[in-house]
Amino acid sequence: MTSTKFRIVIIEDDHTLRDGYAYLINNSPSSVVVASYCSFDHAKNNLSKDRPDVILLDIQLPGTNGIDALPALKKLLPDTYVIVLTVYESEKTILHALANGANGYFTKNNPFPKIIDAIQEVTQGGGPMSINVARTVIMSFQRNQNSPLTKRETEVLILRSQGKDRSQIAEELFIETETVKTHIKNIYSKLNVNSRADSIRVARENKFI
Amino acid sequence: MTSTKFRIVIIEDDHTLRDGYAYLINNSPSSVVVASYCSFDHAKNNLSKDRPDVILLDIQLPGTNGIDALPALKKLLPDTYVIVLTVYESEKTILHALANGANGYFTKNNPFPKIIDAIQEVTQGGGPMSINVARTVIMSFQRNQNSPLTKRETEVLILRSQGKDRSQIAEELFIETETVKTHIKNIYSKLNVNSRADSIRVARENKFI
DNA sequence: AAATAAATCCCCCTAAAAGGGGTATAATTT
DNA sequence: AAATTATACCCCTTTTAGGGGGATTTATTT
Repeated sequence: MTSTKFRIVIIEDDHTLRDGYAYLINNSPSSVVVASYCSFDHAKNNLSKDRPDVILLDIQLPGTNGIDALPALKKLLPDTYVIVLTVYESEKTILHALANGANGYFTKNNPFPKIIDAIQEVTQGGGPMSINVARTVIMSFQRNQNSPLTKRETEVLILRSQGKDRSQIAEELFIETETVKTHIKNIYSKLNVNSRADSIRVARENKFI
Repeated sequence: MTSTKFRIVIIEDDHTLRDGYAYLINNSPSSVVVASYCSFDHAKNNLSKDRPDVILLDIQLPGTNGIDALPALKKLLPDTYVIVLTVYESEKTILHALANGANGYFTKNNPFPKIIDAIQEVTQGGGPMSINVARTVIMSFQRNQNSPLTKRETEVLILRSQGKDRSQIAEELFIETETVKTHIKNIYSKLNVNSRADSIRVARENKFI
């Protein structure tokens, strides 16, 4: 009979980690490592014939890094799930990876055997994440409680960040365009900026909006 | 000696579920239910004396719903973790809850005993989520692959969504402002809109940006 | 009761931006 | 060969943005 094991490809430049994951996966009943590569550049020409169900991808790779490899992987193998395995846990890296198509994200300090569960989970359409990643992701949705902006100013700036102009904002908030203007002036003063783009940037960077 | 168990409050209008969770929690070694309420409106005046470490919150509640209760809860008890427990798994509801300060999010079809792990996890600063929620959250970061916009148009629209004007965009992309204008015209035409705000709205709704 | 903060509204001004209409060329990709 | 993409320019009018100024009302807090 044909094996129904999940086909796994590992792209990771650290030999020890690569062998560790491979050992674990090959000793699990549900998965088998069909190939390992030390960089995306080495992997890309073989992936089509490897036909992986799941790719374990490191971020810090020689040549093309994992973040940049993701869109290419997704284009090459649209139905393959990609789980990122990395030491990076900065919000920027995590969100970037997810935006680029990562289906799961684990930091390497995560208990090793969890990767087996993660493979199961991702093939069932889940989005496996380690605890600290989940925290980062959740925190990325949350606003800063110490915003200098008032409730109304925050509302105005959010509408502004949706590309709306003064009159559209005025209409939506049932106030005059002149009032909107005043709010904007106060926002600029509080954020120490003097343009729409800067106000949105500063507010986003600080999660005021 | 003083108990070090985590103090849990349940806000849930379904008696059966409430009792089920309470039973599980009270039989775990690490947590104890200090109070249960059938609505946020009933809960709010008692929460200060309940001093919960974790609140399990339903979304569909009589009176103030869970989404709206979240900011109020966070204001009242800034150091209390809130785990949302609900049948709602629409992207909108989930992201709304997270934006409003939820520290975890579980749908009720999740294995019941997982809530004990979730309480542990959230108190350790994690962001526990059920599989389908994690999937939704991860998907919320991902772009639609079927965008009608070209790469360049997408770039332009993203910069636009950052509040940048034509000249700022031109500078950033090393092209002329007139070229930016052409891209914008083509974007409008493809998205069938004729304003900045509408183009950003449509593109976001469809995850083109 | 007084002070502060927040939200509302109005005036002036100028430069820039937005949006709609065209057209055109070089490079890619199909 | 044909289509797509990215680039750039022209015309035009209306609107917006940002900087100045000042004022009123309503909450909230002290």
